[in-house]
Amino acid sequence: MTKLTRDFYTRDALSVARDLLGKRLVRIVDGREISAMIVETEAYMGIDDKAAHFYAGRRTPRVEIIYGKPGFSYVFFIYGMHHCFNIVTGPEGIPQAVLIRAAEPVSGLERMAQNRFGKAYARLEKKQLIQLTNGPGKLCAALAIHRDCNGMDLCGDELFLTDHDAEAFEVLSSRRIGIDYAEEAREFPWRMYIKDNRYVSVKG
DNA sequence: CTACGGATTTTCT
DNA sequence: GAAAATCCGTAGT
Repeated sequence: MTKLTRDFYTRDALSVARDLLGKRLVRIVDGREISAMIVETEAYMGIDDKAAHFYAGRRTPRVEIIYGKPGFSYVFFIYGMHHCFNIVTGPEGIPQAVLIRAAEPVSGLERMAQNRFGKAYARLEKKQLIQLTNGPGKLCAALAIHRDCNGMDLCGDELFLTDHDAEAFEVLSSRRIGIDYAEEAREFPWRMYIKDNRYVSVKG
């Protein structure tokens, strides 16, 4: 088990999105670990990407972190109630990021069940087991990733990623989700996911 | 199983 | 003032 270092994130978003599959996202809250294996990601590739918050070089306070060093977190609040967790990639000054869309629970299952549904893991319905972390807003809730996680260094100790020996898996790519306003960029196959994994939010 | 609409607040125009 | 990188419950097939 090794923590991913700055070098890992200092590459283009598409490469990082691909290589994040199978890695573990680890969150430490009150000294206790909650973790999940990443199974679905999306790359937001730069100022030419009409789906990106930093399209056309927009540089508002919200997206400022994305222009900084790679390996930091970008957490935004959306639709008045959900958070989405992203990882800043690419060299400093070049805005690129990877959205973490879905993951498979690994540890801290009790805490996840409480964070998502307010009840014990053993009492979850079958459906709810999958719904713990099968979407960007859901996994943020499960791992207690909120506004205060924005701008965190992922090479630190509260929120980070680790590499493990994983079973072999096949990677598929497809169009990104929820960006119908993005004209031609809607169709770019910049969503990466693990084939046949039950926690992937959208198949195909 | 799919389809649809409502929730709710930050962010930028 | 409008839109938003989502989720959930309800209704219909």
